[in-house]
Amino acid sequence: MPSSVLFEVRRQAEESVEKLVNHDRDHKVFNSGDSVFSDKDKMREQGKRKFSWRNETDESFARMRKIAQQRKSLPIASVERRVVDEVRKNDTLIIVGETGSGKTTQLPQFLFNAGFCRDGKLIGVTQPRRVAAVTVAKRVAEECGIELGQKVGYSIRFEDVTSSTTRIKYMTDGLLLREALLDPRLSKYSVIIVDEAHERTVHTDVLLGLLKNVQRARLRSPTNQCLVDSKDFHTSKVLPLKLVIMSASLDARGFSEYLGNAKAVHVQGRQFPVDILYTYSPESDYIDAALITIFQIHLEEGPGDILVFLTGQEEIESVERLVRERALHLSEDSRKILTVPVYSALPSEQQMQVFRPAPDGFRKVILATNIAETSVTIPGIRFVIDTGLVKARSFNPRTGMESLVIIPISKAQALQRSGRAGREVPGKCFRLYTEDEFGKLAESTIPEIKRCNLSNVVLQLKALGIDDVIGFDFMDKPSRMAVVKSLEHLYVLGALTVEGKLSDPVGFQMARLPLDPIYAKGLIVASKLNCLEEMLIIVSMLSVESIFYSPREKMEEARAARKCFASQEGDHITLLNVYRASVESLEKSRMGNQETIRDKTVEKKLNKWCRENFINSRSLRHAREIHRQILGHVQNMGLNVTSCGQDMDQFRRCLAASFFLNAAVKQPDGLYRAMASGQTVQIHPSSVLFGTKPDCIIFNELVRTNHNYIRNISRIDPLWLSEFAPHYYGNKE
DNA sequence: CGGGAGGTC
Repeated sequence: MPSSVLFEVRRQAEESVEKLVNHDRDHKVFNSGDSVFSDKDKMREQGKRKFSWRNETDESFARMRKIAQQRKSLPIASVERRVVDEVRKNDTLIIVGETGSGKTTQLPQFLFNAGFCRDGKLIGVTQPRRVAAVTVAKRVAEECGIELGQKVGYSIRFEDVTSSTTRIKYMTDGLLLREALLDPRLSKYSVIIVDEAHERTVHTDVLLGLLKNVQRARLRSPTNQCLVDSKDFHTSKVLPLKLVIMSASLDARGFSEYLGNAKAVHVQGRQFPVDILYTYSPESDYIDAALITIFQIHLEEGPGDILVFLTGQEEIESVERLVRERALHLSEDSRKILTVPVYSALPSEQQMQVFRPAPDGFRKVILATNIAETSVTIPGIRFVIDTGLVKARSFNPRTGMESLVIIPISKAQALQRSGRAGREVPGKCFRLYTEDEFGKLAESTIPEIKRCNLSNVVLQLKALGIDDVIGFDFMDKPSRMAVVKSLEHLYVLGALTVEGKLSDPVGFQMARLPLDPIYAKGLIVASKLNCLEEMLIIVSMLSVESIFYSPREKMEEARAARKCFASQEGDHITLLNVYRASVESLEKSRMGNQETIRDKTVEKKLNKWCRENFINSRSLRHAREIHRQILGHVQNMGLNVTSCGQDMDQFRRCLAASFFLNAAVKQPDGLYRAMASGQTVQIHPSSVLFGTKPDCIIFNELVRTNHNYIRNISRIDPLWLSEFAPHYYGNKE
């Protein structure tokens, strides 16, 4: 076994890309400071804050000046005029902006100041993640010296901080897609900026195709609306839609070709240099190589924290143990090493540990999944150890089977990972693979749309009036088989007619519900079988990450806690019990006073209840939010929210009627056969039915790990299948 | 006997 890993050094190559050179640097083009103060003036005119005004202004004046200075120093500030000109001249523009260029916060302000919000039109900026939409909006509102929700606001699921005065609106890309269902021409927007387009999330990809269509439609008929009132004419006329695609990747060609050879400009970033180190020879055991490298850095390099990219929770836990063990062999002085794990399933309090600086003299070693690649930015990182691997979801459209496999990352991902070392100071990235191996990596990650279940996407496109889904102009087309399978799936669920049109009312109702189509259908079925109240809870609980929290060191306690909720009938009723128990505990803690759900002390009590019962409080909170939102939807649709009371057989009949596509029957060998695909599957160990062998079950998840597992399972009577889905299972009796 | 990361009017 090697005692050290040898690395060769490469300076990160500077790619040759057309750059937006700054010719304006000597000119005073920067004028957004004016707008900052004019907002202040307005506030004064309106006579707001009469008494505290003076004091506050002194403070905020200094802060404003500091903000204005920071803004001026951003790389994009020096090219404001040129970027704005390019947006004026081109209906579609691609901006390749490196990390730290300031594109996300500045461009919308530039465009606002240049008059792109005339006639009350909005600039929409989409982000793949909620936190990004919120934090960027907050920052921009502060830069403008206004209250969030006024000129600058954000809108994400469950949270809309905008008003009629909002002109710059940050939002998640998924939310804009939902908006398009209500207003297919997105007529209130003059500009839409799609940020982080290089991440190529499903939502981004669908949105890009949609925006192309909207742009064309708006050009064809700028004012095709029938207007009675001439006053409305000016406020609702539809102008061409300006589209700005912002990407961090250096390869803008793909976007440009897709968007009709759109012009691409490059805006410099502000990152510290990162030395790239490759191993001299391939490492067969990346865990061991990572361990050795951690200690090599710890003993040989200067101060600075280490970020290690690993593939999953289990791996992180074992590396954590190994680092602690090996640290014991170090001299007392060099033992000062602190490991901190980060992965999404970790409770948020523990996730927060990564942001805490290490105690004096300690070096922090962060062991992270891909969460640290984009979602969580950790300060203080100077060294990155990149295993070159990632656990990725893959989906087999033929069988409907999802699986998680460890695969090599792409070059773009390797670049993104190494960049995590150069945010505050020059850094180093230790790649646990050779330069030759790096050369063989794919240029970029396969877009998610090519490796996921498309049922939802297809339903959304149909609802947007796009009938030819197979011919839809995706930047990267998913396989024909994947689309056809989704069309079939939606047809069997009753969302589509034989002609492939959205069915009325079922298809329309399903498309309106922000849920997996099979869950949306479940609600409609349940409303007819008098257990919509129960089904609402179940689809909310099934829509979130695992509700149960079972840390390795307290596995027995967690198991005991779960037993309190367990139903012999299966996981669905177990989830129902958990939800209802949580509501009961909430009501108890609220008893006697008029506190609202949002009250902090009630929230704390719920968290305490979660801790005691080994429930993931983040997941439960999420489920409660979904429940509230979907309840609103089904009420608006006029569905009856009735309960089956104690009649759990009725509820299981409803589960069978809803999820008949996911039925499985026991084989003589004790394994199960999934009836739709004929695959052999087994009950996942996390199911309450694990160890029992009911003859017939329905399930909600099909995942391949070491085995083909099914999860979230309930026992059903096989006769119910032919009763509720005769068209699928036939009348066997 | 086991869970990459996002996200939805």
